[in-house]
Amino acid sequence: MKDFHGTKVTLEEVAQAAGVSRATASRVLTSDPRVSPDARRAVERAASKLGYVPNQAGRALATGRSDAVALVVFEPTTLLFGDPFFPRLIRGLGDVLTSRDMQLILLAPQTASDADRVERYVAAGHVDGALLVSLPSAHPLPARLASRGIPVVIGGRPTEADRFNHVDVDNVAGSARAVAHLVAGGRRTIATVTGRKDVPAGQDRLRGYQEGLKAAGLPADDALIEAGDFTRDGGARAMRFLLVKRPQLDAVFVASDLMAVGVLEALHQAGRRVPEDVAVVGYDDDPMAIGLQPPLSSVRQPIEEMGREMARLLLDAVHSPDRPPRKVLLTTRLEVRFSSAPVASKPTGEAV
Amino acid sequence: MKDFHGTKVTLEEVAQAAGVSRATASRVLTSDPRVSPDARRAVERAASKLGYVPNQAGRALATGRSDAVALVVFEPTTLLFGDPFFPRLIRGLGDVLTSRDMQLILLAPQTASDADRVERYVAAGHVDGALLVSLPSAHPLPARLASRGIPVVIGGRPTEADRFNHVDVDNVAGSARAVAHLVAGGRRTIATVTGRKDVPAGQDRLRGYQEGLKAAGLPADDALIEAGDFTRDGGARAMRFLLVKRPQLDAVFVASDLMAVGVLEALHQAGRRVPEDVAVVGYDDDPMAIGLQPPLSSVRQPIEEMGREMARLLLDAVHSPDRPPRKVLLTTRLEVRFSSAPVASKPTGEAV
DNA sequence: AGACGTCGTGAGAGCGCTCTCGGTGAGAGC
DNA sequence: GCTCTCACCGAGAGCGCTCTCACGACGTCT
Repeated sequence: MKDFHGTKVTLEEVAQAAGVSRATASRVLTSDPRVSPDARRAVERAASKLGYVPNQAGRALATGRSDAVALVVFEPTTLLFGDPFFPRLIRGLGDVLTSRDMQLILLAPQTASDADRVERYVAAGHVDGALLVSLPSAHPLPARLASRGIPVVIGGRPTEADRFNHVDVDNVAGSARAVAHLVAGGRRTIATVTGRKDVPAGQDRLRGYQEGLKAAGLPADDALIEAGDFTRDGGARAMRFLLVKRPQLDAVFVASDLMAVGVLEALHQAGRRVPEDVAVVGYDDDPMAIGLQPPLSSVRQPIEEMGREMARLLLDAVHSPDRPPRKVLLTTRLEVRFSSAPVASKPTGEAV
Repeated sequence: MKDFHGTKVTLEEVAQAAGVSRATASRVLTSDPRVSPDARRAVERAASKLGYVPNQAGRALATGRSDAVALVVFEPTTLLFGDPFFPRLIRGLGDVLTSRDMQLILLAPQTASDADRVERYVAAGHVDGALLVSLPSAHPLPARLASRGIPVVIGGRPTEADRFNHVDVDNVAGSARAVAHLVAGGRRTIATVTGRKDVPAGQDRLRGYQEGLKAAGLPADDALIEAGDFTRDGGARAMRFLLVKRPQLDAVFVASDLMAVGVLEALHQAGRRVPEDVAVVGYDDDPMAIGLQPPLSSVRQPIEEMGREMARLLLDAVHSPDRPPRKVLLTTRLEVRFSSAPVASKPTGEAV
C-alpha cells in the first residue's frame, strides 16, 4: 500500500501499471462513470500501490479550475489572530468548502503592495474565486477582480452594495434590538460607544442605536454618543468622556465586546455599579463576555452561518458566472446576561 | 494602463501585441537578461496594457515549481487564533518569503483525515515544501512527505531529531536561566507548573527547571513539580495543589504565561503576595504579561527569528534537495519584571 | 578574408492532465 | 443475420508556460 520512492508518479505510469490507457485512468480518477468495474479496480490498485497523487498544475491547466478559493482578510496579522471572529468564520467556510473538496487559502495583505500581490495571485488562477472580509471602504480590489471575470463575495456591507455578491449581518436591527432591551429594563438615558465611523459595521450599529431610541420614543442626544475605535482602551476613554458629559446616564450600548471591557473598567473606576447604576450591552458575543464581571450581555452574530453563506454564494458564482450579484442579510440574537439586568426600583414593564 | 476585459490574456497574445515570439516574451517575464532593450520595452508595455498575469498552472507545469510553501499547523483553529505565537512566526516567515516572492499557504489540519488531505495537497505540487509546527510527537507526516522527496522543515524538536531539518528554541537553557534568576533573587523553595508532558516544549522546560536547581545546588523535590496543561485553569489548579503540598514555597516557574495567569489568581486567592511571598516567572512573554498584576517576568522566545530561520532552511532544501538535514537552536531572553523581584529581607547576592 | 565567438531571437518540444472524438465488441431488436 | 444501440476504451489535441536548440547577424581576432 505504501510508496517508497522519491520520484514523482504520473498518470501515465499508473495507466501502464493498470494495463489501460491514460484516458481510462483519468476517468477513474475524476470518477467518470463510463468505466468498467474491472478497469476501475485495476487503476485504483495501481494508483494506491504507486502512491499516486494527481499533479495539481497539470489538472488545473487542463480544466481551467484550481479547486481552491482565497479568503482575503484586510487586517494586521496581530489583530487577525486575536479576533475570535476569524476562527468562527473559517469554521463556517470550511463546513461547505471541504464538503466540495475545495481548499481555503488565507491571504492577509498588510500593505498596498501586498494588495497588488493578492490581485496577481488570484488573477494567476491560483484560486477560482475570492472571499473578501474587513475590506476598507472604497477599496479597488473587488472591482479589479470582477473586471478580470473572477467571482467575488464580500463579507460585510461593501460601498457599492449592489455591484457585488455579499453577505452581511443586520447590524442595524441587532443594535436596535439591544436598545429596546435596555429600554424594557427600565433604562431611559442610554448612551453609546460607537465603533470606528469609517467601517460599515461601525456606522450601522450607530444607526441601529438611533433607530432603537426613536422606536422607544426617547429623545436623541448627541452628547450620549461617543466614538470608540474597537479597542479596549478606546472604550474606556469614551466611557470616561460620557460620564463627564452625561453623569446621569443609566445604560450604555457598546459597539463591540472588546470596547465593553474598557467601558466596564471605566465604570468601575468611577464607582458606578453594573447593572444597578448602569446597564451595559456589548456586541459580538466574544467568548470572554461570559467571564467578565458582571457577565456581559451581548449581540451575537451568526458568524459560522455567514461563512457558510459566503462559501455557497462563491461556489454558485464559480459555477454560473453570469448570475447577477446577490445579497444575503443574516439576523443577530441578543444574549442577555447580568450586565443588563432590569432596574429593581422602577417597574420593568413600561415599554415592550 | 488598466485592463477592461473579462477574458484571460495569454502570453501568446502579449507576444503578438509586442511583435515578438512567445519565447522572447517569456524571457522578459522571467527576467532573463538575454533580451534586447527594445524587445523588453515592447513586451513590458504590451503586458501592462493587456493586464497580463502569467498563468500559475502553466508556469508550474513547465518549471516543476509552485513558488509557494505550506505552513502546516497542528492545532485547533480556536487555539491557533488565540495564540500570539502564530502572528509572530508568520511575520518572521513572511520576512524572508516575500523577499523571494514566495507565497505562504496556511494549513491547519483538525482531524486525521485532514492530515491526509495535507499530504495529498503537498504531494500534488501545490507547494514546493512544507513547514510543520506544533507537530504531535511521532506524527507520520514528516516521514511521509520526505519519502515523496518533498522538502520539510519542522519547528520545535521532532521525535527523530536527526532525520529532519528543524529549528527549535533552547527551552532547556531558557528554563534553567529563569530558575537561576529566581535563585539570584534569594528564593530557595522553587516550584514549577509544567506544560503538557507529551509535547517536547513541556518536557524540555521541565528539564531546564531541574537543571537550574541542580546548577544552584538546590535539592530536587518531586512535590514541587505539578503538571499543567498549558491552559489558564490548569495553571490555577496546579498552583492550588502546590500550595497544599509545599506551603512554604517562595517561587514558581510556570511553563507558559497563560498558565501563569491562573497561577497568579490562585496565589491571590490564597492570600500570597507576589512577589513579596512568592516570585513568579512565566514563559513565552505573551503581550499580556506586561499588563498583569504584577507585571510578569517571562522567558521571551525569538519567534520571528525562528520563522526566518525556518524559511531559510526550507528554501535551501528546495534549492538543494540532497543537502543533509540541519538543526538550528535559538536562544531565549529573560524579561525581568516585578513578579520576580528579589526578596527584600534576605540579601540578594548569595548566588550569581 | 576567414574562423570564431557573442548576442538576440524564433521554432518547437514537452510539462501532466482532461476531454472530445471516433472506434470496437457485445447485446438488443427486427 | 442484419442493423442499431450502448457501454467502454484509446488516440490525440491542447491547456499556458518554460527552456533547449539552432540560426542569423555582428564583431573580433588571427
